[in-house]
Amino acid sequence: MAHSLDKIDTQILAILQKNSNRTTKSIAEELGMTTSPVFERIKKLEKEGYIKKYVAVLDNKKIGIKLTVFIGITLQGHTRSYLEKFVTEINNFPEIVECHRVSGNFDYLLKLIVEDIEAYETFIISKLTLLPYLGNVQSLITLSTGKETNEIDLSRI
Amino acid sequence: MAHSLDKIDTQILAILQKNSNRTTKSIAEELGMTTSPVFERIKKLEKEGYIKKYVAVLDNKKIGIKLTVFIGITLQGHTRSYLEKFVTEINNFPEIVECHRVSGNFDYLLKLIVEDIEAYETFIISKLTLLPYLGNVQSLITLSTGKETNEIDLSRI
DNA sequence: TGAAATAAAGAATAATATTCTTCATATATT
DNA sequence: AATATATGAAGAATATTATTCTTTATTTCA
Repeated sequence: MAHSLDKIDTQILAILQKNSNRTTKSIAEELGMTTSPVFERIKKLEKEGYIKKYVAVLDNKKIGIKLTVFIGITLQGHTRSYLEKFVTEINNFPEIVECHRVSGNFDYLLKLIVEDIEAYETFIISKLTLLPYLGNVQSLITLSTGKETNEIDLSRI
Repeated sequence: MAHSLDKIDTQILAILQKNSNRTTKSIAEELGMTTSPVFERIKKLEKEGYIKKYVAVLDNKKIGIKLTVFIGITLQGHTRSYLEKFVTEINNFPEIVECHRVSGNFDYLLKLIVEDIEAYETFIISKLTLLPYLGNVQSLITLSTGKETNEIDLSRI
């Protein structure tokens, strides 16, 4: 059967989701262990899929990608094939970084990141509105972002 | 003055935001260079803040954090101190992974990640609704997620 | 044209990851 | 209870990789 995570595992995950450049030695010291068991645990967490990947987090604004927009969308047709087609199309747009099917006032909530308002308008006109079965579309333009992280709270697992 | 990014820099960033565990050697080979200039460029990108950090991306569901909720919020008071206080409070909740001030039908859009619906209800009752000046609150419960990434499109920079 | 700065290469070194063997502890089985 | 089996950690040895340093070519600018 599958093993659940023990305290040490969640501590390692908590450390690595904050900073994956930590050496096994420094993690081991923090946990009062030697490097080999820490190393083996990390490899296990990777192999079993608890850790999906390691990535560099970029400063979007500094790079010139300054605008984040959330877009709530309803579709006119709700058959399975419509939904699948829509999701497939959406996932192919590099501007879209998130696509969630939701319950509530919309069918989908998208998160989009682009250079500026012009690029956003271009996306809407030349990509989004060309999708079939599109119903209501409501945009929330981000003015400022107070918090934006991937870190999940492992303290009570 | 500040340097802008050349083609090689953006290629390096594109590689590292996909997989930050790549060795400088493998990146250098892909770009047809040797390790030292690649290494120096990476250090420069880190030092100048284009790369903010390196993190492990975890599989939330596997760890037992299965529910993502987006919450649109309006506040009753719009003075500067209200907003700042609200943002500060929100940022201290570990369940909240994103907090954006937006224009449109809401003042703020929050992204929340918790174990399950019960944990969500607990959050609403014991944390969110205790905040002062809270106006309208609308939740979008995520049913499924088609795409969820941090990768920004560097192809046309 | 010449001097200074920039970027790359290649070699040398230091640090770290990774593997392997051994030991201790816990768990299960009879 | 006694023995076998599995699990996890330690420590040393090795392989890889990161990092530094020196040299050279190329570009930039006065």
